Amino acid sequence: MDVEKWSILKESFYQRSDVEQIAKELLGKILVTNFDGRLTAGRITETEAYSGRNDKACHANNGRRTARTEVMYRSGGRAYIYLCYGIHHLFNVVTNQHDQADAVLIRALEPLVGIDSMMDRRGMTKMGYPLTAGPGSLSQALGLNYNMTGTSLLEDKTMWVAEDGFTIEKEEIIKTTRIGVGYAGADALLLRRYYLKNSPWISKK
DNA sequence: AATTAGATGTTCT
DNA sequence: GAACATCTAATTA
Repeated sequence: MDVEKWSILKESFYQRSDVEQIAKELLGKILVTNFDGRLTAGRITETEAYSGRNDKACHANNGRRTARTEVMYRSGGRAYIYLCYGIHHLFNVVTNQHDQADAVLIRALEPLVGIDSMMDRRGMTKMGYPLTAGPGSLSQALGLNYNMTGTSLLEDKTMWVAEDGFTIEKEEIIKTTRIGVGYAGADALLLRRYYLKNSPWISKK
């Protein structure tokens, strides 16, 4: 892995208005974190798109503003990390322009760099898919915590997304329903989850 | 192999 | 006080 050759994604990537397109394009990109001297990175294999408009599954649906969702209204290129079920820290990328509350949840990735650190953080002694397959798992492996919500992804300091020229064919992308959003009624049926067909590093069985 | 249940704590009603 | 963008271990079959 030649970390030096990766290039960080810029504002122009995040601040577009089509969150479904961005979620799709994030597949194959690399999520990198660097906390207290431990560099960890993984290739994104599964994402979900959440839109601030007409999507009941989104925390910021139709202008819903709370202390928690405020980050989603900021301009694209920041992290939205929140605590789920009191245990898991779920990592999202905020997209779109200021006041357009869209985000992409990163659900799974294939570990590339710092696997020993990831296993250490997860308390695992044996390598296996549970390391980073699933939104709560990958956040723990990369050391992401909900108190880091709002952090900019536009500087390569603590957390960012990079690309290395790896490409994904259209046929490799499965598009289906999102996980755990039954409370959203009809919007639970929207096809806004994307994952790589041939990757074992995905959240479902 | 498949399903269930417990853990855990912030957020919002 | 209920709900919650989950994970794991234990239980059932």
